[in-house]
Amino acid sequence: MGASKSDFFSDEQNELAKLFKAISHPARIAIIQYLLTVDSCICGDIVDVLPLAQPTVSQHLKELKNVGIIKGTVEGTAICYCLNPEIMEKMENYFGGISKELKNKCC
Amino acid sequence: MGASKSDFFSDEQNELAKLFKAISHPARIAIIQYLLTVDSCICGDIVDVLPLAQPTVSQHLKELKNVGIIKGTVEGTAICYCLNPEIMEKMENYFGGISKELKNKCC
DNA sequence: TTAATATATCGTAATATTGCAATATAATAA
DNA sequence: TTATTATATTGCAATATTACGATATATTAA
Repeated sequence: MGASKSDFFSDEQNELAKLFKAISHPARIAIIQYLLTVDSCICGDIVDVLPLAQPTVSQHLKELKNVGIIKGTVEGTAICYCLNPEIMEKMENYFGGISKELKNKCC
Repeated sequence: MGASKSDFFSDEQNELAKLFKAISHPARIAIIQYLLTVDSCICGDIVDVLPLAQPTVSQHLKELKNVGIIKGTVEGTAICYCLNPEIMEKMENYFGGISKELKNKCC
């Protein structure tokens, strides 16, 4: 096999899993981090910041774009990428209060 | 290839990526969800709740255990699993404020 | 001890991911 | 037009993940 049996899980469970899968790679964490450090959308130079070849970075950006974590707009020859606050909030909300709730519970 | 070039990324980036990878599967989201709904640590029956065979569930539990998301203690013939609040908090903290910060920024 | 129960590990097949060289595309500049 | 620059896509090899049957281990019960 190798394919996860997503049919048997809820839409919510599959959606969350997809979002977390998108950020389950150090290069993609680094991309998000970089987009956070620069004050606005940034074009180009993401490739220069990462220790990966251009096609690989392009692929990682595509993965992030696919799940909506980043948005890209054409800006001349370059493409301007930035984070999508709504999706980041969705992941943030998943954790909202979980750890606090757990501390009053067990273990 | 297929192996991510983790040497070139920071410990923090690799650590976060590992944590998110651990929850990047619907079955593992479901396991966490189940551990949250029951009021205390629960032994056994996780297998009954999931649409997967016992060895597969055992493997998923192992992944979660490996990164510290769940802890398991032997309780007779069964093993009692529960969530680890500290690790959940670590992931929660990663998102802490990100979406809010982004809304005052761009896009 | 032996049987029953719960969980883990092994082995293996199917599929997915990662990475990059080569190449393609798209936009501007000359 | 042609050249340049920036990004995307293709094709492929290496590796990782997912899933499960078969089997092993470990604990309690009889």
